[in-house]
Amino acid sequence: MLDPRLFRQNPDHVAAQLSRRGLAVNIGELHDHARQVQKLAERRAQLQAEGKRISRQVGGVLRQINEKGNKLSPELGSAPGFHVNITVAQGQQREDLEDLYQLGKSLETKGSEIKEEVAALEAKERDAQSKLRDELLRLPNLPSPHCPDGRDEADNVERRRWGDPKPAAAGSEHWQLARTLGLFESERSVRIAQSRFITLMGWGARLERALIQFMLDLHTSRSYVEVLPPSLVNTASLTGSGQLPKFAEESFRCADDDLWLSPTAEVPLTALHRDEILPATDLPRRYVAYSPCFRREAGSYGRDTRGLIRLHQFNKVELYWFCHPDASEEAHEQLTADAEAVLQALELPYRVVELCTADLGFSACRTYDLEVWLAGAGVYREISSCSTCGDFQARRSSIRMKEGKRNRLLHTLNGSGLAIGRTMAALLEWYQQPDGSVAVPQALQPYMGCTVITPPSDPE
RNA sequence: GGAGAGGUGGCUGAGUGGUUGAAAGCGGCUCCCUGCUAAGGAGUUACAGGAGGCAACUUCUGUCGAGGGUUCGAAUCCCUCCCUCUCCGCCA
Repeated sequence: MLDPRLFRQNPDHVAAQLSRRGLAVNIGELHDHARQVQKLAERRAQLQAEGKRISRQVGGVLRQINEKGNKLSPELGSAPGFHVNITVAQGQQREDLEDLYQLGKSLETKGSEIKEEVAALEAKERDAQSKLRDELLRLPNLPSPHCPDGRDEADNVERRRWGDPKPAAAGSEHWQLARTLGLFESERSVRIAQSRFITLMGWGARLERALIQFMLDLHTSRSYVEVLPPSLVNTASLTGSGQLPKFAEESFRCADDDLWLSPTAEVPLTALHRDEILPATDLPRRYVAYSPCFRREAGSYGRDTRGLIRLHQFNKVELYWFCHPDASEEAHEQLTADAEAVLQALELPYRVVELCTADLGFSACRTYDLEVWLAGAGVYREISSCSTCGDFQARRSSIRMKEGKRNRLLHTLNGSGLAIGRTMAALLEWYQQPDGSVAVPQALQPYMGCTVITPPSDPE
């Protein structure tokens, strides 16, 4: 979420930055709404202060009446409210008591009036506040000043390459290799669930597990804390990281509960510290989480229908940082390097592409995509997306840090480290051999317990 | 799922309608003392948010698990919910 203050104080800046993303918003309206909320809150607080003063005065008057009444007639002194029997008093004393009684009564009346007024203002304020929030929750993050401007993905900028991409000699794509090697069941998975689900078998299942464990081990050895979060998350969690309210059609929802299948570990990891204030000395907090990810992939009919590239359910190892706002730029570079380390360890060629403003995800202000070389298909394919979200998710989720006496929103960053299925695809295509087998890269051999994946001796 | 107990400040723990944002103790911080010395003394110390100021800060609001209600006024009374603990049931 963007800072409501920005809309009050510098609406033109917001409009200009959003237009870099190719977004035209009615900034004047938002500016007015933000100011209105502010004004209502101010007036409400003033009135509340007056109400508070008055009820204290009532207390004071009551005490006086009780003291005086008590002197005249001890058994009346502790009478509740103003119902003192002032007839026991005479002359001046009686007048004094009558005056006090009237004063108390009028204060009570005034208090009631203020109470009603406050209630009315509160209702207005709540209404305006939630409207503003609804509007703000649908606006994407502002792009970083470093983010290259662009109109579409063609304007993304290649930053660097690692390794030497070359077409595979045998030239099979991963789904072809998987078929000969018996790594997964395509048709039978439709029977179990539907299309875009996969059932890994034999060495395929083993390889998936090996990759997950290899990546977790690599990252934890680089001082990430391992997390295994819930796969079902509530609406607040999805809103906090930016998937809701705008992208509801992208996630699977449980019909009878306020729960959704998590589309990425980024969601539960953001929610891990929701409504918390972390000591600045604790930052950065770096987490690595394995999780299955569930996505509806609405609007991608017909694309990547074969193999492991685009599935409703896939596995991913995710890197996540909570960091000091002044340190997030370096953190972004480090996080990206940590994701790259996986590809380097597996000796898979890749390139780093920086997304332009038009291609930036909703919550991100700057993103590096890692694209791994698919030797069989002969293309680079996104395998990781490393983003810094600035304070965008932190504001949505209310995650702050305490530095000295001040509380500040911290920054969050996330990146795949890596998507398991796509890693397997790249690995199969890169390490395929003319005889149809696939060599296991050295780093993975301890996890696989073999050096080469060969077709089953007795294929079905 | 059933029964019971409980949720108060960094911690322990008082507090059943009126300057109570909250006693006391512990802890923290500041200063003093340094022949009462594995100490002693004085003072200070909740949190969050808004507005204003370059800032030290000022000011307002909210907060005693959460949300409603009663009242001029609620930690305190009423309702709903959540969480924790114990026991029973069920279960991987």
